Amino acid sequence: MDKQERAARTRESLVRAAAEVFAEEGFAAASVATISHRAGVTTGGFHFHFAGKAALAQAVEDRSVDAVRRIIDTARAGGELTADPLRVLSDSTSALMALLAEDVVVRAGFGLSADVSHRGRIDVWGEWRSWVDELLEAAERGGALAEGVSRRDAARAVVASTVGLEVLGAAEPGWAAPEMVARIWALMLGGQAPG
Amino acid sequence: MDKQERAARTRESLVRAAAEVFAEEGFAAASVATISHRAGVTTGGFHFHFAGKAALAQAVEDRSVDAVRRIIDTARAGGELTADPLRVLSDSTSALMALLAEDVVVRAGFGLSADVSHRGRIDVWGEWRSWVDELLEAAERGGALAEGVSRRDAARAVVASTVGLEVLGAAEPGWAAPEMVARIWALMLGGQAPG
Amino acid sequence: MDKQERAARTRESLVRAAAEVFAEEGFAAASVATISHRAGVTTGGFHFHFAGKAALAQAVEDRSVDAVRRIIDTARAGGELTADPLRVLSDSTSALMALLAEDVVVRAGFGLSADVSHRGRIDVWGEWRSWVDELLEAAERGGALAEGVSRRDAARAVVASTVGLEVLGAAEPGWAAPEMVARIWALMLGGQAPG
Amino acid sequence: MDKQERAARTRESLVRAAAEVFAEEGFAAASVATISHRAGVTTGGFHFHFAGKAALAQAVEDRSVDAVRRIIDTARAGGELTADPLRVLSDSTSALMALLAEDVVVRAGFGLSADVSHRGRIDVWGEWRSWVDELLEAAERGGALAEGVSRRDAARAVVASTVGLEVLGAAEPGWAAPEMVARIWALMLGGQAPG
DNA sequence: ACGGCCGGGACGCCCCGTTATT
DNA sequence: AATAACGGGGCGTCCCGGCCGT
Repeated sequence: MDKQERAARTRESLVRAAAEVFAEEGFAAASVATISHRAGVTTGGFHFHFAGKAALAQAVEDRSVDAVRRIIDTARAGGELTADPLRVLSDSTSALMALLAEDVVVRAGFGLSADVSHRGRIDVWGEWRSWVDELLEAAERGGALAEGVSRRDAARAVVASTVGLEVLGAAEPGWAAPEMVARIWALMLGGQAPG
Repeated sequence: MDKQERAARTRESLVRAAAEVFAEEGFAAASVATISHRAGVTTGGFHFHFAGKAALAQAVEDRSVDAVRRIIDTARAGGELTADPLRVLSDSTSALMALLAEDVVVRAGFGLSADVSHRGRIDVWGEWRSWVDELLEAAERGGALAEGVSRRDAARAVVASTVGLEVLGAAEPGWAAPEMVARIWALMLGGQAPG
Repeated sequence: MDKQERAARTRESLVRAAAEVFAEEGFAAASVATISHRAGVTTGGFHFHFAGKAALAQAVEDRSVDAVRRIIDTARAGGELTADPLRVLSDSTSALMALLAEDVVVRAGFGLSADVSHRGRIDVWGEWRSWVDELLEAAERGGALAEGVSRRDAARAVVASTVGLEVLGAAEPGWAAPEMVARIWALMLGGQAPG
Repeated sequence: MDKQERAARTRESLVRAAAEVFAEEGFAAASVATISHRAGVTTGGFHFHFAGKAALAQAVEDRSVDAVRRIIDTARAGGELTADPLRVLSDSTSALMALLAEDVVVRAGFGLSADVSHRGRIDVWGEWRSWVDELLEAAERGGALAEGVSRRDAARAVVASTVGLEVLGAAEPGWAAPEMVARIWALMLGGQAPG
């Protein structure tokens, strides 16, 4: 029991350290030595837990999709999905942005997903995109979309903006501030987005 | 004289090859061996023309800002800047997207500008952002912005979307298709964007 | 008691697995991870039984010399040693070859003994060589050697051939087939070697 | 011109150093660092000349087959091939043994060819074996073989002995001494082998 | 006693970006 | 501007020791 707990803690610090370094330098430039050192483990110890750098990145991405799914599930449980899909969109986007702001691991996962030097098994942004698609389809069905606004275009606009904010926020925090996102959404979806 | 012409051509193929590899793999993962080989030059030859990998990236970025400035200058020369700033914004965005689609060097320059594994002397996206700011300020002054729309928010939205489209387009071409961009702009700026 | 039996079995599978891997890849290239895995034990478990890789190799070699000594003892017990030493030589060589063909551990032991990447405490081939020397000395005393054949030369020829067959047989089984060996012996010892 | 000469010398010392280390420790245990150091080159320099450790081993083996072919060609040029094949066999074996004794590279090449931790593109021993086969076929046709001696058996005996001597000679020089080989051959081929 | 889990260092190989030399 | 070589890491992985469960 003790053993397992210690191992879990080691894994945890490894993932955390990896997220930090990936977020700061990108996948290719991040070195296993740097990550291991920051986690307080030798590279030998690192390799006991992960098969390699790619596996570590995978773990980071897995955490991110879990977080995204948790946001989605919470939103779905709220029950407003059919009643007011645009509000749900706005809320879950805010939740995502808040998560990106506070959790390095999630931030790194999304960064990895857009990093050309690394192709993961899982598409973190894809997960988010499906959710946005689903919400906007609901909005269209419910007549919540403005005149002449195609749901596909809206979905692309929302996703592209999110991606852009994440990328810009990586270099210059402040881009990804939640209230900024709210105002942008208001702009894009016709002003009915709440604070 | 001959010599100079040949040297210029070598530099040119080096920049082009570098742009391709940077676009495909990112700055850190791109190797000067790969780039040199693709340019038909040895790494020794490469170092005759550029001080190092960073200098090569710099050259790529320089080309990109030149391209952006050319777009801006053309737009300015059109004279519509005060009359219809939003139309100018839409037009120059389209021009940028078209350039991104057809010119690897420009695409790589923007990619580099958002690559955490490389900090350049020049901020390509920053150039673009200033231009958008300027246009939206003009629009605000001319009353072209919808009620309650802050020019800062609009600028951020526009820039973030552009960045997002570029990033997404790197992995999956189609995101950056011109007509798609046009429709997104229409959405964001209140429908008054022309085709 | 139970414990001890289990431990003996573990040791046994470790030695067997080691022999297989040593025979396939040689001492240096064989990894204790591979060996342990093949034996169904973790490397931690391995280290409980053996001090290190060298000790494991030693165990394999020890088994081999035991086998050789068993062959020698059997031959000695036959009583023909003085009567017909060349027949004894032929018989024990056949026995050795048969053992090499059927027992991985013995094969690995001899392989280890000729492996430059490993210097053991025991010289398996040396054991064999002494026996051959002894037999040929007896043959010389008994006048069984052909005219002008020095017993030393004959001994060297026999040992060298045996080594060669073992080495060649490692890559291409068939070299070490018993009947082939018999014919070679017939050639070398003047035709008086029996089938 | 100078450049190429220097490079050739570097390659040469690399091959020589590699041969020494391979002969002493075997392929798997030999480290590129050790080899490079002994050659007075950094590992970076090493990689300029060879793609990797395997390529280096290949170069060593290539030299060895060249040497073997040179021996064969010389023997063929002698013209005694049909007149007295067994004498040719004896002579070329002596030549091979002498070469093994004096040239580390050749010795290493043959060692590599029998090293289970390395599978080369070229079979050095195979080359030798073909030549022995050819000679003994000629001997059989010419009636030079003793009664009841199959050429195949004789060929195997010769090759196996050669291999054995080489292996034994690696650990304990003296096994491969030319005059010893001559006497062994005399034994095996019916006494007609000359000094 | 027996052995699994976790981790520590030390290299090994490869190769990368760069510098002299010609 | 090509050829030749240098150092410095990067990743993987290897061999091994402590500690904890059974």
